[in-house]
Amino acid sequence: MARKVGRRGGNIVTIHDVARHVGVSPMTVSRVINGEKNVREETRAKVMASVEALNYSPNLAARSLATQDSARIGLLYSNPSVAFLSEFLLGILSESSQSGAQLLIESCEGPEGATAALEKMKAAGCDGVILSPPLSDSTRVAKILQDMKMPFVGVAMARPDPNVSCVTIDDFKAAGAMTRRLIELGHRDIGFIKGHPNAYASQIRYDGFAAAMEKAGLKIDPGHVAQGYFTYRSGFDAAERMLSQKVRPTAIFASNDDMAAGAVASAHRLGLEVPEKLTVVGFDDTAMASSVWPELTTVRQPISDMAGLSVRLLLDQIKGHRSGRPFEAVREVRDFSLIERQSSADIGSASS
Amino acid sequence: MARKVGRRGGNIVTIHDVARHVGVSPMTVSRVINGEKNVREETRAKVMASVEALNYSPNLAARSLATQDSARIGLLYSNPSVAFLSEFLLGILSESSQSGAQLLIESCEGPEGATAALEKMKAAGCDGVILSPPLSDSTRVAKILQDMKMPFVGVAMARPDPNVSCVTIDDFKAAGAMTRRLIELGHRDIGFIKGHPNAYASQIRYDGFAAAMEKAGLKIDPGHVAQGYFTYRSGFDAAERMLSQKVRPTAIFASNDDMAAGAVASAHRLGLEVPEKLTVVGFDDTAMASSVWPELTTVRQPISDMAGLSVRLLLDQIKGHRSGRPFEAVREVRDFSLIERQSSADIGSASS
DNA sequence: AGCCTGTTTGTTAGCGCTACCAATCTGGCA
DNA sequence: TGCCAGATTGGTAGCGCTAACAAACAGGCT
Repeated sequence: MARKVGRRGGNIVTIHDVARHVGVSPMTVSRVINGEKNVREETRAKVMASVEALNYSPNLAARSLATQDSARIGLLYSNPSVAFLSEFLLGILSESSQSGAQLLIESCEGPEGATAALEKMKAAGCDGVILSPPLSDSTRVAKILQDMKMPFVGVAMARPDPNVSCVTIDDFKAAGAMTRRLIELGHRDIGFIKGHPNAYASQIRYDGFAAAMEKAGLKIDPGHVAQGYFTYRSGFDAAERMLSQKVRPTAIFASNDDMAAGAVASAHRLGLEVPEKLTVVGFDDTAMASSVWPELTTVRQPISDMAGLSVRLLLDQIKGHRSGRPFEAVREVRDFSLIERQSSADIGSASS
Repeated sequence: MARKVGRRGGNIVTIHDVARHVGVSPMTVSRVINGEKNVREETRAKVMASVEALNYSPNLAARSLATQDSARIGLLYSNPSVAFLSEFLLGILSESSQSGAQLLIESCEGPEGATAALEKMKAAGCDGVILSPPLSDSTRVAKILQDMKMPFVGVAMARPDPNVSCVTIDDFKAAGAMTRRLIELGHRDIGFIKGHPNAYASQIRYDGFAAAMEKAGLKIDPGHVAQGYFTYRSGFDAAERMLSQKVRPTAIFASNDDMAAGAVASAHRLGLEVPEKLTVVGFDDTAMASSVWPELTTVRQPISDMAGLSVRLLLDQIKGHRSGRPFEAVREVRDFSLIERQSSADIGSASS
């Protein structure tokens, strides 16, 4: 029977076309594109050349069908800063579409609402779950997932848990580095706006700040430390209080960009120019940081990369889970970096 | 030969399991889950029941392999407001993962950078492209795609083009509705911050505003119309100028939320309480609108829905393209809505 | 009843890829 | 030279699903 000319109108290049073009079997081509060893270097090169020439790219549907490792992964998030979510999604998305994983997205209200969302994911046949902060730090959520025997990976986890795989930066070091930078700029009285109390990262970032201050022999004015909730409004309010006191800090370090933006707004309202009269710095380097004015000096967390990596870790873990390989938690620590923009300045130009 | 117990450890429910459970052929089950007609109601019900009972959910990889309509679609965006992008992505993502489409994301700097990005997509084997604003309005980008014979769909297109499929809201009506609402609140002198000149939507929104003003018999003070660029900073600057004049508007209508947020910041800096002394409203209802304080009154565009719909339209178009069906542009217009939050108030409480 | 049309169901084959095993080829060593 | 371990390649089957066709069944007509 004459082979159907493909039910699609097009002329899609398959692995067979490449094989024929090179003069080897499809299997060999498969090995090459999957980077397996035991292929002669010469053959590999020829195949590669043909892949290039024919502009072949593997059909992911067919691959995941064949390998049976197509996975459905769930992404659970709860009211993170939207800018954070956006970056996060980009990373998750691009990685999961590359690896042919199906994605299921659910949001919930804090750790309490997680149970229902996770049940739903389980029912939908999810093979694993990715947790965005602050869920990733919730022992409660972790417990639920462990009871379900559902593989999961936490992103931006601050609470080190030897039984949980995660991708993070070193929040302690990062906060310390930013603090040292502020000190270097001449600031002595530095205010701090803490993050949401249910996020462990909040605590760690404060600790990093406090440690750096102490090491520099500087005292932290208790009136210059405020509780925030990672929201713009909470940063605004915290700064409002802090800046209405008799003695004002010359710099404010907010635990995320949204709060820093709120603090800038508050400073403007009180007639304090940023950075001339007040330095304000944030954390995360989300889009918020570069969309307000002045643009924020902040700690960059490679959120998108971290999210992508978390997908890979999760898929790996799911594979292991299926094959019965004993679970082994992985902790990947990414590098942070300091991004200096216009919201910070040398104390020289400020007056307390 | 004993059938392998599935190469995966698990016990995944397949269409065969359902078929066996009901006592029909897999094909019938397939028909039911795809909502085809010509299945007896009774049979359909039984199948549905089993699908529920076994918690079956189809393997998308297998489906797209079989139907051959697995498509690779590209998403091209260029510096939109990040909040917009985030919502946009959510819609695209959830729809494309549901329909098993592969996604390729590229960004570019304005319409000029689009050529390279599109070439790259073409090389990567994309079957179609989704354009986010303001690219969707670029005749230049449209031309390139048409020359490539690449199907594409524009989202939030303001320029009506009978040859291009798109999903939009009626920007003219939306801007008019918000304007009327402001007038209803007693505002007579309303300032307007225009969007980026390269986005056609900017023009349309202004036209809608102007038309509503004229219809109400109100004059637009030319000094109260400013050019913006959809960025926070541009909104801030525009408001700064507008509010430093002798006669100030009692309300400012910004063409997007980022600029509205900038305007609020500027008002605060000048000591004008929002909304007591000045009403500020935005457009889009992105996350920015509810993350600043006071939260913004704005025009809601169902971005996520629109994005999802655009994926469906594109897949449809790709299918048609493959089967040689002549191209027919589709224009889907979604409903907008007015969201009243804390940044707008009755003129009663304001004084000009 | 016998024929025909339209509806409902089943059968077969194959989408593009890779796991698994069999076949072939290399080179080293006795 | 002959034999064997290891490296390299190929063949076969099947992942879960659905297009296309074939078969079985209903009901309306002469």
